[in-house]
Amino acid sequence: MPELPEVEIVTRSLIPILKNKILTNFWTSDKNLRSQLSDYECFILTNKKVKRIFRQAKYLILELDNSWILIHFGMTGKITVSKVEQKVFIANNKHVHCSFQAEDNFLYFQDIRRFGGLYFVERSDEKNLFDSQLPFNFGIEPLSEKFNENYIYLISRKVNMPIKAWLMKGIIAGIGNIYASEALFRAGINPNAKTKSLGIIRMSRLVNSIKFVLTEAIRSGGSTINNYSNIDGEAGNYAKKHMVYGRKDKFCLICNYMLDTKYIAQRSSFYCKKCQKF
DNA sequence: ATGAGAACCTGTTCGC
DNA sequence: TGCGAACAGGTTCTCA
Ligand SMILES: [Zn+2]
Repeated sequence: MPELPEVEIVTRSLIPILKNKILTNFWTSDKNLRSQLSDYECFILTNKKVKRIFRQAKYLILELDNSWILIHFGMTGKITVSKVEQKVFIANNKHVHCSFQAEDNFLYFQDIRRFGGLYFVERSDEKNLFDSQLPFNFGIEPLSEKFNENYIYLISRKVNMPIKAWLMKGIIAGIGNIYASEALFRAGINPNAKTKSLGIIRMSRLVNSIKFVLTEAIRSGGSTINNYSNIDGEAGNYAKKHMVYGRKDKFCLICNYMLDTKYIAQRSSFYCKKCQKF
């Protein structure tokens, strides 16, 4: 399930493939995604040049002339770069929902569970993508300098939710269940702890832990749980380094105490009662 | 304003 | 061996 590190890896590897390329031959499936490009949008997009490729939150964003394509991977979204013609690829591969040509390559977006989506955004007047009234809650980038203990402390003073539920609300971009769990373990904070009960010292530890696990995950090629792979089809190695996520009925790698498993905000949570304090 | 819960989706795993 | 239930979770939506 792609979170920030996995989307970042895919984005970086797509830069040399897409930069300054003209897009043509848009194709979309008729299955419902969270969002899909309309025929009109495909028409508008045709023959536009890709000027910039970047990631914001969990979105891969292609910047074109006066417009953007945003791609969200949901849980099982995947991009394949291929020389195989569209008719052949689509006939031979399941769950293909969008494709286009970028000069010497074809791109294919596949998504088994269809939690992903494709969005087309046009520039309106002088507004850019990030100050307009778009239906995207991007949240603060956790690897930016603005994301620090003062910021997160200030905005969380009235939050009664468990800290893990709050981390996954999208206020902090790109954090999902895996990295919320891992960062809380590393920070020594119990995921059930009331958010506003955390003081500036512990918030500081949390901020550093979030930055650490995300950076490490990017360096390790991301986390492959079921089917994440980079655009070359290779699995990530970070799942081997998980301290708590997915380790049901296993023992804490630090203190050897049995890990706890519990649903918090509708999501499975793994943590060590001894190492992670309220 | 805050937060709790449902809904979307399908491949895999588990229990009987 | 087979069948159905449970499970996985990012995001948006509804409702208290
Ligand atoms: Zn422990």
